[in-house]
Amino acid sequence: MNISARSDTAQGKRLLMVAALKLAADSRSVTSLGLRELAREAGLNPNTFYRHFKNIDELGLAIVEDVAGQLRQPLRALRYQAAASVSEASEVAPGGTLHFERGRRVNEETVRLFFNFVAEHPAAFIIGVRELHGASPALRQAVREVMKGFSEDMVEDIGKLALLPGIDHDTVSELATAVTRQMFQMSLDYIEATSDQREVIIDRAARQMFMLFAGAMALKGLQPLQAMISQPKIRKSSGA
Amino acid sequence: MNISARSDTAQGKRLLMVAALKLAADSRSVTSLGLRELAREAGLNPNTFYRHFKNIDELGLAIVEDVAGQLRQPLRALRYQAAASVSEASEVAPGGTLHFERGRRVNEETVRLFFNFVAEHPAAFIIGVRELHGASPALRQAVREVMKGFSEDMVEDIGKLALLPGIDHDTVSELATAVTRQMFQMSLDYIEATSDQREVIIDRAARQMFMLFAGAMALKGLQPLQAMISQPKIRKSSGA
DNA sequence: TGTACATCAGTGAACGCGCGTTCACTGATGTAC
DNA sequence: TGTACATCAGTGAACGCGCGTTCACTGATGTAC
Repeated sequence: MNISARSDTAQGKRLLMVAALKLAADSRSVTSLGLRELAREAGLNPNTFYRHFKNIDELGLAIVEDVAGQLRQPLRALRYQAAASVSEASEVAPGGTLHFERGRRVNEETVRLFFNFVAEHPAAFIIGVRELHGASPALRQAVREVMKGFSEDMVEDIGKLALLPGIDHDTVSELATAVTRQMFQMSLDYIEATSDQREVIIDRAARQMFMLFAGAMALKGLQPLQAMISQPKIRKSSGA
Repeated sequence: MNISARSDTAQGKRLLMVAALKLAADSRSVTSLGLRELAREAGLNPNTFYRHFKNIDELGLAIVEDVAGQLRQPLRALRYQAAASVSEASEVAPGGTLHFERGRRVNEETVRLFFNFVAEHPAAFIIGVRELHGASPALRQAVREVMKGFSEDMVEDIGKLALLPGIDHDTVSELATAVTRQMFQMSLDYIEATSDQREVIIDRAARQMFMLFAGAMALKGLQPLQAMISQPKIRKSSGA
């Protein structure tokens, strides 16, 4: 019953997962990878594959879980980092537009940090987006769950950081789902882009997110945007 | 030089494309389809494939072009249809909120018609979204071009129908790109959904699009949303 | 501490199969004169 | 109108190859007593 007593590393398994990540990110979809192709890339006997996985789908699921585990916390950390850096800097802002300006800057900073993070983990995002609509139903489902998790994290953080005050929970959820999708799509644009283009992408992404949030605020009971800009207190505000 | 004199149909080619569309929509990606698999589905000799295509990528490109050609005009027609149906119905609306209400209803109606259209051409949308981030660079590029075309159509129609008055052209382009992407993503949700879920998806999609548009209007020079709601005339309005 | 046994990642050879691709051929249709 | 020729979609047999999968084996590590 003592599973991990013998070896903590499970080297071959890791090698196969790394090989799959590399090959899939380069061009192929995970499901279309050959078992021998993987073994070759990993420097192992084709047969070794069966010591760790029943089939390619199982490998794919292991990768998705592994990558998701590596991304989830760092992605949350980005938002707190962005909020913190903006809070410090926004002391100079004039009183009336603070709320509005803070939201704008947290948003932009989060987007920027997100894309930096993407550039450091390209393979993870490439595979994620590709398998989200890929050939394997099992992988599709798994990636969907992961993105749902990211989205729920975002909802929680938006609440804690009071980024969308007065917006009801369902709407925030909806926005988070849309933003998560859009950001994942854009992550591929960013990966492929040259550094000049990357600045444009960051800019566009930030503006789009902000438009969406601004639209949500503006449409909240058809209350004019003016309220969001000048009034720190908003009805139905759910605290800090 | 008279290419089409002999036969207008090119039956075998069509059969292969239809077979590929069916197989790819069912589960696989186009690039991973086998040439013999296609021939089997099409009821042809494997060899016949070479009479029409050099390789699977070429087949894929032919399909993308064909499907894009079939979708482009109908998609534009949807918007005009939506605008027309709303114009008739909105005679009852009170004067002040007409502009705002008209936008909301054109938007919702367009979304609804779009999803109806999706349900009638599921394979086209499944393949489009899948290949957009798929394994083949050539196909990716082709699908991207198609979506860019759809997006440009949308920009033109938004102008002609005066759906986003006072918003500058670049911003409209950006919005159209984002909306096109988002709608294509959601088209897959819609295809998979039961008819109960479909109503929810239409609702959400319409709300999201509208939030984005409302946000764009609201942020236009930080002019409060009030202007959009109550004033039919807006500065820099570019006419009917 | 020593010995006998169990577990398990990894190996290497072998299998049968479906694949992409090539070749030579057919038969229908269009073209030249 | 008739005849000879060119074009071209489709056929059927054959090829060599890489694939997934199985089998029997090895050697290292952990466990029982």
